[in-house]
Amino acid sequence: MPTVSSEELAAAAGVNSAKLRKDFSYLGSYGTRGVGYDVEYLVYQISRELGLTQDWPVVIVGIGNLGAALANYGGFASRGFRVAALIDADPAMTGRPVAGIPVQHADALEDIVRDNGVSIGVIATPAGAAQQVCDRLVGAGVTSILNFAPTMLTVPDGVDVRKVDLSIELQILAFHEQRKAGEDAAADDDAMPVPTAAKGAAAAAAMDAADPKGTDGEAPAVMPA
Amino acid sequence: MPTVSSEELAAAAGVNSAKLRKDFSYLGSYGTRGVGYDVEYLVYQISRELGLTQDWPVVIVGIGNLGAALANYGGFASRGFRVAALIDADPAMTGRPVAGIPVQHADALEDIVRDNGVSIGVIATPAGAAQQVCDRLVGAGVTSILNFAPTMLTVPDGVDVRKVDLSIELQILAFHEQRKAGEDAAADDDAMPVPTAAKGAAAAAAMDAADPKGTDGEAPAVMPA
DNA sequence: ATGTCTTTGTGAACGTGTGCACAAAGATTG
DNA sequence: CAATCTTTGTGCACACGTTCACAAAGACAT
Ligand SMILES: NC(=O)c1ccc[n+]([C@@H]2O[C@H](COP(=O)([O-])OP(=O)(O)OC[C@H]3O[C@@H](n4cnc5c(N)ncnc54)[C@H](O)[C@@H]3O)[C@@H](O)[C@H]2O)c1
Ligand SMILES: NC(=O)c1ccc[n+]([C@@H]2O[C@H](COP(=O)([O-])OP(=O)(O)OC[C@H]3O[C@@H](n4cnc5c(N)ncnc54)[C@H](O)[C@@H]3O)[C@@H](O)[C@H]2O)c1
Repeated sequence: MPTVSSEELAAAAGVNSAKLRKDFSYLGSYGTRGVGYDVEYLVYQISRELGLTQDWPVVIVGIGNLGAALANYGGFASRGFRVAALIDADPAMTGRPVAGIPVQHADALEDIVRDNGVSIGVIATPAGAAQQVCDRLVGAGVTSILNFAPTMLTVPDGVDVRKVDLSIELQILAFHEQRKAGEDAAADDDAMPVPTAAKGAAAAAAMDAADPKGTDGEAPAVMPA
Repeated sequence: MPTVSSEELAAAAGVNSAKLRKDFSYLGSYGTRGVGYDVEYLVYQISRELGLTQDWPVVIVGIGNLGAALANYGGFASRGFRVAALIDADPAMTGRPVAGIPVQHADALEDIVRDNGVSIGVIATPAGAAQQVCDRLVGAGVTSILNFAPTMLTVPDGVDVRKVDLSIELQILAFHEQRKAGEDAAADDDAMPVPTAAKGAAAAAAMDAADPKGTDGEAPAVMPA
């Protein structure tokens, strides 16, 4: 029976072994003391807990550069996600196959979501259309949204939104890069602790909120008189 | 003079106002008591601290579906990132313009990095090529890497890596989705606290590490006898 | 069966990040 | 110029996540 110890897994994942064991303990006691974890059984238990044993139908809305790349991405299928439909507002796109799936028009969004029992939607439209698309998805029954558009989406309680902001990823790298570069000259200026990602994100969000000439027209109105 | 209060910014960003003020205080005392923060000055100070006032040349390696989408993405330029070059190993791609920039062959990687003073590299190649591309980037002087390939990259000290794993984003959504669905039947089973993203990530990473039939051939060898 | 050895599962200590609450600062008004 | 009002900047307490450390559990050898 192939097994792994928490120590081996922790080393491979780059985390503390005690943390890993404690995390696993929330799922139950699936390890054997003195031996480790049965790999196959562990994978199954984690998969089950994460919901990967289920088949999750997903719709992607906005089949432009990014949407098409996502549609072509094989990493989704291998984790239990099935692209149930591709949706775009551009009539020229309708019917055109992307990654073997014909693009459907945005008019049919509600029907598609309902007919396929879709609960997860991916938004890859321009920022200006994102909130509207989001509202329609939620109205049709979607309760989880992965948002690639650079906008804060407003959703009712019970709906989860995750935003993927690639610019922020680069900003975080640039921030550390700047740190490295200025390290020599900073012998007398170490008052500021290294900010966490959370701090950086808060600052970046604040900057976005305060910036009237934001990337798109969806900037929240926070400018006082 | 247009100003914002920490309260307004916190509401817009969805964070606590005290946290936001404390974060800002690390940058210095840029606010005026009784008034708030001068928007323009604040934006400049944050931009400077995050390194956005600098021009960061970036190379994208692997101009497939995702790489092309990234090259076309306007959000980078607006934050001070300039796509200095697109690099691909496919000879058929060489010279072909993507987003107005001609793709260059991977052979020239080192020269491109050095000539442009590139310190940030984006990897959008298949997982199997990622480590090799990473090594070459680092060897040429790159010290920050944004990795889209589903692989753990090994880098020397002093090099930062950020991994963007879109599957994990969907997994986190699916996890919460499952939670919502099972909420009714879980009246007697609330022993497990809601895991944080960190816990989920650790578990997912562990699963990947333990799974011999991983997405790509780059799975670390953690399988004991 | 008994002892030894390995590794889990977890209580407790620790550190870090978050939020409260308020004094100090400065603007504004009379 | 004093009184008042608003909002910052931050000390402090709390909560949360992480790590340490070890007893308990089980496998395996003798
Ligand atoms: N390309 C990237 O690498 C990248 C990276 C990060 C974020 N983004 C963001 O992702 C989004 C998409 O990027 P892109 O490069 O694919 O843009 P794109 O312009 O290539 O594609 C957008 C697509 O959305 C469609 N669309 C517009 N309105 C719609 C609506 N109401 N309903 C359905 N479809 C609609 C358009 O027809 C188009 O096909 C943008 O908001 C962009 O800022 C892109
Ligand atoms: N498409 C997505 O939405 C998506 C999402 C998440 C992650 N990813 C990951 O991003 C990577 C790229 O995805 P994709 O869909 O664009 O794949 P793709 O196959 O379309 O593109 C890969 C490109 O990399 C080039 N390449 C291969 N080896 C190279 C090397 N050694 N040096 C330089 N270039 C090389 C290929 O010629 C090709 O153009 C993959 O690892 C994928 O798993 C993709």
